[in-house]
Amino acid sequence: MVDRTSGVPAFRQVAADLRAKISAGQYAPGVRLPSERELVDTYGVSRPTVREAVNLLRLEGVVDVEHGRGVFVRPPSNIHRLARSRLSREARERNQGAFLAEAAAQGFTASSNVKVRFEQADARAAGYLAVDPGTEVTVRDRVMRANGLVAQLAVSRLPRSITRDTAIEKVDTGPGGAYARLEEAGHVIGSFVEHVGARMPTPDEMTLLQLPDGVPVVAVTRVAYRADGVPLEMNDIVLPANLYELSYEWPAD
Amino acid sequence: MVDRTSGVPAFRQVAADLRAKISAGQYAPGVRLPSERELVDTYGVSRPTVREAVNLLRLEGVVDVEHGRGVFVRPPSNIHRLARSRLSREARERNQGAFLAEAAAQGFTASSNVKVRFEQADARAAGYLAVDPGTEVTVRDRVMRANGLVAQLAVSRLPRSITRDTAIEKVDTGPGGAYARLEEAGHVIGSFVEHVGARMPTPDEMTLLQLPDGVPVVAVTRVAYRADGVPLEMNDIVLPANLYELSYEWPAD
DNA sequence: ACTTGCAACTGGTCAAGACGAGTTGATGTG
DNA sequence: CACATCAACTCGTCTTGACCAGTTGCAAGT
Repeated sequence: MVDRTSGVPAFRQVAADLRAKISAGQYAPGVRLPSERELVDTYGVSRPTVREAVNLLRLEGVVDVEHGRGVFVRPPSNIHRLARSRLSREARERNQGAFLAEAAAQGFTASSNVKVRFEQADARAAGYLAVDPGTEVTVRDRVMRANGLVAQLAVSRLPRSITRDTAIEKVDTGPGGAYARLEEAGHVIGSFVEHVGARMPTPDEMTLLQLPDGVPVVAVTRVAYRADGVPLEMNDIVLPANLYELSYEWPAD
Repeated sequence: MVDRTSGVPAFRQVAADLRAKISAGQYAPGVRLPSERELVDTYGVSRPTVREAVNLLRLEGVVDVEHGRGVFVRPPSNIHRLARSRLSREARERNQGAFLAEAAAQGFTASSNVKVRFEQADARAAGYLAVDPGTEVTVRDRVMRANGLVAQLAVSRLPRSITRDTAIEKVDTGPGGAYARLEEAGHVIGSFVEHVGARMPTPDEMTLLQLPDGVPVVAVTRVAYRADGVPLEMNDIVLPANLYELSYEWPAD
């Protein structure tokens, strides 16, 4: 039952009660909650109110709602760690690229769809690549799958002046991936910088990544620099936050 | 007007239309959208339907809803970059700690509230600190403010065996912060590891950090290791994702 | 000129009811 | 026994209607 005099909205009281029962283990992960109509009876509120409460929990990522089946406590998901070592030269030379390297290390099958196109750099890309806006850039748009499920999105941009006449402008960049082709062309990579943020997914990303409700994405912008400081590539990577965590290590100099 | 035959729910059509108009600049940042009751007329749907559409945009972080005033297009927020250099020895020796160092660099006034307590390590803490579960740990719970607003939460844990008889168990750790005290006690820091993820905030975090709707938090777990590999400290940091972005740089070895 | 207070706006909450659509299991039929 | 069907559940969507609670500006009073 809800307290009508407390000033706290009824749907929040219902949500708080359910949340408490879930975190107390009264509703275990995977278990079905009482149906909306049952909750209507137990709390003495209308169905829209119950639905609003359930919706809160859904957006918090606490429960999954399945049409025709019921509302289920979401089991905690396994988080994969992506380590910075995925970009060591050693790893780059061994195989086809960062994502496939990681996949092999974690023991799942990976595939990726690549589309290549050419664009004029917008302000943001121009800033990262240290070129004038409007400069032609090669864009590699990748959808990466692990065990068949879409796991990551990545959009990589390089000044076309660097990629011309290299396999980077092809869908298949060959052994070692794009970074290997860069180094063959005399652009030896000196350092990487990654900018890591998080945000809610766009509707497109939600469907592409098959994201459950209430799951943000980790947005990484990686920039590869030549030893002399010239930026070679920027890469916008989007990861589902419920599946991935990034790890960085550095000496305490 | 909405298309009743398309199969797409009315509230999604309304949301999509508003979203399109916002991103097209038809509704500029800071501008008030038509009121819910006006939208009812323009789209020919009921008010709950309009509200559900607006709610979608709110959760996507596209608009801010203010009771009694209206619905406003959320202006893009300035993102602060936190660079890994905030932990260089140089910076550590200059002042009172990582957060205050960053604040000074960016030119805003910072303050922080610290509470110190002692706990028994749970499984997670024990894992990171390489101690047995139940081992006594010193917990430093910090709320950090920038220009008066809560900007970060940080909970730091160290094995008590390391902090005993040091200022780390005091609220004020003195010049250079906790890391300086560690090094004075002979625990020279060898490396840092940061694990970066994202999730939706808990209700507590939402109020503490004054988070708008639809803004995730970046959750960082930083572990400081002694040169011989012994973990000295783990630090759980929570940042609002609409305000911060983390930057990491490393040589391409 | 200033203040008070009252509309008239804004969104916030809730009810009751209707119908659509997916899922499941029991039931009846071959 | 195997299978198709249907009924009874589940959540999804949407409407009409009501009242509460902040905010704001204007008008009446001081």
